[in-house]
Amino acid sequence: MLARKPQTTPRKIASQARAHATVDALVEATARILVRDGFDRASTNRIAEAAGVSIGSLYQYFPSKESLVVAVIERHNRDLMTIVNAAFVDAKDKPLKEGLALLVAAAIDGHRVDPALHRVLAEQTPRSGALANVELFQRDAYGIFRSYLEEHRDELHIEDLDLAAFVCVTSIEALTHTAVIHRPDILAEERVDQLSEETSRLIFGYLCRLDRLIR
Amino acid sequence: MLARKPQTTPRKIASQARAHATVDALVEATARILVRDGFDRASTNRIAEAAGVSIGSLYQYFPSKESLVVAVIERHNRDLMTIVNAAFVDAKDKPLKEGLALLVAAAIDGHRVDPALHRVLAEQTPRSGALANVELFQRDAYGIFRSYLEEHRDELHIEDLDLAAFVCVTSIEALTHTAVIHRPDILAEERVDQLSEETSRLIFGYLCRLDRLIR
DNA sequence: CGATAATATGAGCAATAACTCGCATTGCAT
DNA sequence: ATGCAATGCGAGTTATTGCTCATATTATCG
Repeated sequence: MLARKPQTTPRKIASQARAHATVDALVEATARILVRDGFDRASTNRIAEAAGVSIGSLYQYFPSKESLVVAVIERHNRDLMTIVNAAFVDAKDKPLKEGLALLVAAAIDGHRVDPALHRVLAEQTPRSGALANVELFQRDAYGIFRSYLEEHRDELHIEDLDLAAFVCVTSIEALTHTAVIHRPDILAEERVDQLSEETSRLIFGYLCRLDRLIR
Repeated sequence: MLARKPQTTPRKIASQARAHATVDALVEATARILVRDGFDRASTNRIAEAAGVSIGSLYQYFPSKESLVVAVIERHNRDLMTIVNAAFVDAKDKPLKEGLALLVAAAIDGHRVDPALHRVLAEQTPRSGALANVELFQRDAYGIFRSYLEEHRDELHIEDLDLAAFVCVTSIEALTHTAVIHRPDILAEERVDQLSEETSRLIFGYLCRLDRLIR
């Protein structure tokens, strides 16, 4: 446990290539150990050992265990958002229905990049202290999706764009996230397309307000 | 930390009223301390103190800190499912659209019973060890919803009932959960109905396959 | 009342793990 | 080459905390 609150704020900025390699090795090792041993058993000593780095060096670049985990989450988030952002670019030209299918597919792909790590980060990493405001899904996904909706405004009949973005992004994320974490069967090769199809339909129907067509 | 793996399995069963009171006080205190101090700072000693019970008594009924938290989660789950189950009963007679609205409203109500506790359990309670398989939303919600869908089978055009239940329950839970945790603004008195309305529409459109009406 | 079982107590043990610090090594610039 | 800064090292410190156990109190029953 904590000896006392860390008084110094180490985290030197690496200026030499050697130091950069050390930092990378530490982040990489943290991810590996988190997956292998779980959050509780992932001690800083063990992480340092796995990185082939001394515990002293670890604390030169990372002021706390939390900060290491933050780095891992940020990297994981970056990977996910790279895929999602690319999908937004692809979706831009396409008609709504097709575009949505691309976005849903990207969400699924993104969550499948490193499911084991995703699970540990989601289930075992307590959001307290430095991690309190770190989310597994970037906040800006809502904003980006909102912009996407704005581009299709004429096709749609939406009053509250923010709320619509909230509903869509939250649903898509939850469906892919929950499938990855709790329902691997749904993600089996033969069935992924079904999930993808259903999710797209869910969102498409909602956005087009197809309920206008009936009374 | 663990001295060694708890070798005995305490958890005597309380036979006298006095002991029952002790057990209740401990569960209640655990919830209070979790909310007040967070999971990490919720030590067994502190919980015992808050319950007005000695640490020794605590370990007579709960073999570990984890088991205390499990008890809190189970109680929280029970409260939530009581509300949801009641809604299923109410929804039985009503037409689909109305029934869905009731279920969504119940999900929101359920998540608002003790939002602070819900947040701690969701964000800070690591799912490892005894907590590995404890979910915040009962697994059987999927089954119950599936039965509900079966009753409305003739109105609907669904091939895979299981998948449909997964999509609906996961979406409803995520929307209410995320709103409670991250978007208190959406749950403001004037706006809850809007969320409720949008969520119902999302699910209703999906279930009725309103996309059949267009090509 | 007296005996036995149930319940309650809390000081202290044991283990762990986050973090420090003095010193060694390596790289860079002049 | 030489000096200085950057980087690396790891044994040890220290606070925390989950948990035990010997003992004391209270309830139940014949």
